[in-house]
Parts: sequence; structure tokens; C-alpha cells
Amino acid sequence: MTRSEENYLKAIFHLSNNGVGVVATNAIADQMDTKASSVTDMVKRLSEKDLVKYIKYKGVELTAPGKLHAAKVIRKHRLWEVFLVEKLHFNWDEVHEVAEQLEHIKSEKLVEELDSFLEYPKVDPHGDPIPDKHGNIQKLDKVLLASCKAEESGVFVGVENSSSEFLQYLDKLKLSLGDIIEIIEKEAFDNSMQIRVNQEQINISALTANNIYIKKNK
Amino acid sequence: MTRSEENYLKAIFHLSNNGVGVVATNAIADQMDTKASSVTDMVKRLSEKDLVKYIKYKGVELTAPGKLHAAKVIRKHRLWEVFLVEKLHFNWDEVHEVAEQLEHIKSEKLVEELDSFLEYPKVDPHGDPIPDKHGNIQKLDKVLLASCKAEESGVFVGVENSSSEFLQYLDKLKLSLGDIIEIIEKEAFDNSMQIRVNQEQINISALTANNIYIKKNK
DNA sequence: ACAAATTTTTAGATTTGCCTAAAAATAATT
DNA sequence: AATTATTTTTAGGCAAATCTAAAAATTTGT
Ligand SMILES: [Mn+2]
Ligand SMILES: [Mn+2]
Ligand SMILES: [Mn+2]
Ligand SMILES: [Mn+2]
Repeated sequence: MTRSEENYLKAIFHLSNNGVGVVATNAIADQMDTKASSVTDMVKRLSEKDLVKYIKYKGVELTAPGKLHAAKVIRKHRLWEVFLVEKLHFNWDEVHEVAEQLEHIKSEKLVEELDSFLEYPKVDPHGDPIPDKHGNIQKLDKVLLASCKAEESGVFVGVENSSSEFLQYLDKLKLSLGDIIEIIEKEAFDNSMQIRVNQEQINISALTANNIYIKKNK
Repeated sequence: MTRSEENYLKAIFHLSNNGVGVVATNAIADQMDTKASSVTDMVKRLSEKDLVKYIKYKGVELTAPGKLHAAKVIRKHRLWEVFLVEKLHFNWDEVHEVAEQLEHIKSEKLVEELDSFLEYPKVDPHGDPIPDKHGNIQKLDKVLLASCKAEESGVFVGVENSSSEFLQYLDKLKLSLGDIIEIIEKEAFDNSMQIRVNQEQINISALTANNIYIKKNK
């Protein structure tokens, strides 16, 4: 399995609902920053190897082995992200690029020992769940902050967008995973929110609220 | 810099005296388990990029940037080997294959943080010196056990051959880096040796003694 | 239902890295 | 010095992964 094949599987996994559902050629091309014709080529190869089910003009879907392999790559990606943050002083906005490389290292023992060394983390530094070695992903009990009403509260448990720009903006707001967020007021006009976090009140845009997941209290 | 280019630089580095001296095409082909024609191809590419000095039919030599890059790859290889043994319970005969992959991960921060996390090790699990970030390699004060005479002694500090077969044989003999070795007797007929290590006496062949480095006492 | 717009596939090229077989250069032997 | 053997390079080809441009299929809009 080549690095490129693994990257395609991962992209298809993310674009489908964690591997359930058909994905369009252009969607993959956009996600991977490549051309539709390259996607068609690769999808044919993956289909040869029974990693995807491909129907011309209809789209592509992961098979069971394809789904398992994708989940394993994502497992490695997220475990390495935890390692970088917990052990090597990386900030959460610095880990993705390096994890993109580390996720392709092939060694069962390495993954399992790393998992143990990190004490079996359940989520990565962005709050995304870490698949187990069989490819099963825990579904997390979280909702978009934007979907909540005034006076509701919860714990900041994840981000929808993990671009370094957004993560750095959250750093600037001193908003970190684990923080308790209370919604003071929600502005009907533009859906911006006044929230309290760490004894401070701040105002965030609807766009920001749409990229923050909380686990609701009660 | 591609993975393949890095592997060639590393091979040339090892075949020359850590980057000083000319290496033959066939020597590289043997080391890398490939064909001489492939080596010629690659050596031309490396020469284009000024990583080697190549003279047709005469051989190839690392330039200063080529030498630096090779040393950096070797630095990463050896740091990762330390990580695998010290933190992830790998045995010294299991690390090489994985380190061959990890040595190509590109991130200055990763290397330097890893070095710090491991508390700046000087040698890898096989006793080989770890280059510093500028590519400088400490020359170690060690000699082949085979070159020593009866009644001499020293500390086991490295292996010449780090194949898993040899390392597993040493495990079987309960010989580990750091052990004190005393030469009891050296057999003139076949240069085998009777040695004492960990209060036990064992007999080792000349071939074995030729793959063990010690730091002489006194 | 048909034309227009969009999506997807095919055709043909390019680059990297490798191969085999043949030719050229160098080294070793008589 | 000439022949033989060895080493190295060249020539030509192949597979993976990408691209551009053109053709084909599907979807959308009237
Ligand atoms: Mn990531
Ligand atoms: Mn992540
Ligand atoms: Mn090694
Ligand atoms: Mn080593």
C-alpha cells in the first residue's frame, strides 16, 4: 500500500460518513488538491485491489478492507498528534503537517506501543476520536456551540475546523479544550454569541461558534 | 529531497569514511541492493543538485551539503532507534527497519524536541554515535575486541555488525552494551577467545570478536 | 424534451525510480 | 602490447502518480 493510496483512502473515509456512503470524483479532487483525472486513475487502482467499490460516473465507496485501512491510518495520525503535543511540546496548530508524514510509518508494534506509552488516549489534540486497532471509532457526545441557546453551557471538547489559523485564533482568545463555556447571550441579528469562559466574557462570531464543539452540561 | 535520494546519500556516506573519499558505482549498488545502472541514474541527479561530485568512470564523492544532509538523516535514524528502545520497549534487533522509515520524516522541530525528550543521547542502541544538528560526529574511543590481547579488559560499547541475527546471538550470550569484558585467554590456533562477562566465562569465535567493540580499561 | 452546463472519463505526456541488455571505458593477465 | 575480464555507462522500457486537453456522460434549466 503506497502513501498515495493511503491518502486517497483517508480522504474518501472523511468525505463519506466515516466510510458509509458514496463520494464524488470532484469531491476527492478538491479534498486532495489534485485533478479529477488523477482521482479517476487512482480510484481504478484502488478498485483493482478491492479497497473501494467504483462505478463509472456514479462515484466511489470504501469496501470493508478499505475502511479498515483508512481507520488505521487515521488512528496513527491522531496518536502521533497526541505524542507531539503531550511529549514534544508541539502546539495543537503545529502537529497536523508532521502527523501527515508519520501516519504512513508501517509497524504494528510501533502503533500499539505508542498507544500504550501515551496511556491509551481517547481523543487527539483537536478532540477527534482515536480509532481502536480494529478500526472502530467511538462516537462522541458533542454538539456545535452554534446550535446551542442562551443560558446553556458545556465543556469545549473539539473543533470542526482545525486549520492553524482557527487554532491560533482560539489560542488568542485563550480558549482551550476542557474549558467550560457558558452562553450568556445569542444575538438574533447575526447569530454571534456572548460567552463566558475562564471568568471572562468574550464575543464570538457565528462562524467561530460553528467550528466549536461542546459537550452539553446536564 | 526524496526518500530515495536520501538513501543514496546515506549509503555513500557510510561507504566513504563518513563522507571523505570516493565511492564506486558497484559498491553503492551492492549496499543498496540495486543495479549499477540505477546508481548511475541517481548519481547524475544528485550531481545536478550539487549533493555529490561525480566523475564518469571515476566514482562519486559527497559535497559539503551532501555530507550534511546525510549526517542529518543518520542523526534522525539513530535518535529514533533510541526512542524505540528507551520508550517503546523495542529490542535492539527490532529497531532498524522502523528507523529506516522514520529517518525520512521532515521536521526540524521534531528532531530537536525528540533529542531533548531523550535527554541528548550520545549513541544509539548499537553504540553508534549520534551526529549533532550540524552534522558533526563524535569519534568514539573504541577498538575491536579481536584486536585485544589476553588479560586486557574493557567495556562493551558497540557492534560492528548490527544484523538481527548477530544481535540475537549476543542476547543469547547475555552480552549487552555496558557489560565489562575481560579476556581470559586467546587461542592462537583460531583466534577464538575465552572471556569473562557478568561473572561467567564464555567462549566466542574470532568472527564474533571481530564484531564487538570495547572501550579499553586504563 | 432538448440545449446548455457540469461532472467525469479518456488520451496522451511527463517525472521519478527502477529494470535488462548492449556498448564503452578501465583494469588485469598473459 | 594485446587480449581478456571487470566495471561503468548508455539505450530503451516499464510502472506509479501526476498533469492538460478533449471527449463522453450526466444533470440542470427552460
Ligand atoms: Mn491532523
Ligand atoms: Mn487532529
Ligand atoms: Mn539502524
Ligand atoms: Mn543503529
